[in-house]
Amino acid sequence: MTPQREQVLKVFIETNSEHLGAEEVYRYLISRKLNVSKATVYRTIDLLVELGFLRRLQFDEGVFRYELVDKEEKHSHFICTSCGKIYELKGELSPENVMREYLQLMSSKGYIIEEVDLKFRGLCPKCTKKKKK
Amino acid sequence: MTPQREQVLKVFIETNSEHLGAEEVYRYLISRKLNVSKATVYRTIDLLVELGFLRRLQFDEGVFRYELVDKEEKHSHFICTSCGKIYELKGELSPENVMREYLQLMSSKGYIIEEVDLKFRGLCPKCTKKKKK
DNA sequence: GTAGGTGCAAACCTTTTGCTAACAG
DNA sequence: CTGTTAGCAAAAGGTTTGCACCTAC
Repeated sequence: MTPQREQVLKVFIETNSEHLGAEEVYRYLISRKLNVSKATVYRTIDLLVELGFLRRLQFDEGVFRYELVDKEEKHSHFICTSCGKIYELKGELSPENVMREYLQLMSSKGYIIEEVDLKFRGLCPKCTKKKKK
Repeated sequence: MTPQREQVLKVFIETNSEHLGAEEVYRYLISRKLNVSKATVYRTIDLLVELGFLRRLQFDEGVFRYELVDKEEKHSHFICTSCGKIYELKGELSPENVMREYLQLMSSKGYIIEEVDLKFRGLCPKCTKKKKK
């Protein structure tokens, strides 16, 4: 662990793991007068993904985004098509329970599932209310 | 509809909609001595997406892939981490049934779901068998 | 002194854009 | 003649790489 690597990891903690892209992390650090090179940010993020601190995501843009790996809770994402906010669906809204029996069917067919990746797109509660008015 | 546009659409039909990227479509056409420019391929694909003939996908690479829109069946994808093949989960294996009650919960919370995007990653039946040996 | 990490710039790959020429109605 | 489309090459993003330099043990 070097100062630069700590800085990069810190960004995700400070921003509450807001699904930042590498470029955004870089700009965030520069704007705080923390000198890092872009290359280091990219290399560090790759490293953090390999070490299991970060998870790589994609939301149908041309960018890779990253979030802190939350050891306890797997979650799915909901992307609002109106405001663009990305919600994390955890707890009550977690689809994992519902999926359990489905995953059993899959494995009985010979699929071994290592990773489930679920995304919803649509209107979030806030934007739904706005639209109703 | 111009000759070039037909050609592009044909590629997806001929290849059984094998989740090609734009670059691959271009190379496919060139290799068959069908002269198109890259720009036209990209523009045509965008057009076909807008017109609802193609669906844009991403599988956590740096590329956009496309598949023919199958009007009857929505489906999810299974990506084998061993052989790389992308399976389409339809019919019995479709997770849509299982998800129905979940989607109701979501809408009772005020989310309006326009699009469900589900991907699994793991070992497909073939590779599972190989590994067992 | 050796291994690993950094910074810079250049390269890279996929995708988009500007512009001119060709074409169709 | 007018609007649309194609081709080319250049530009634009995001990401990766090569290499020299620096640092820490």
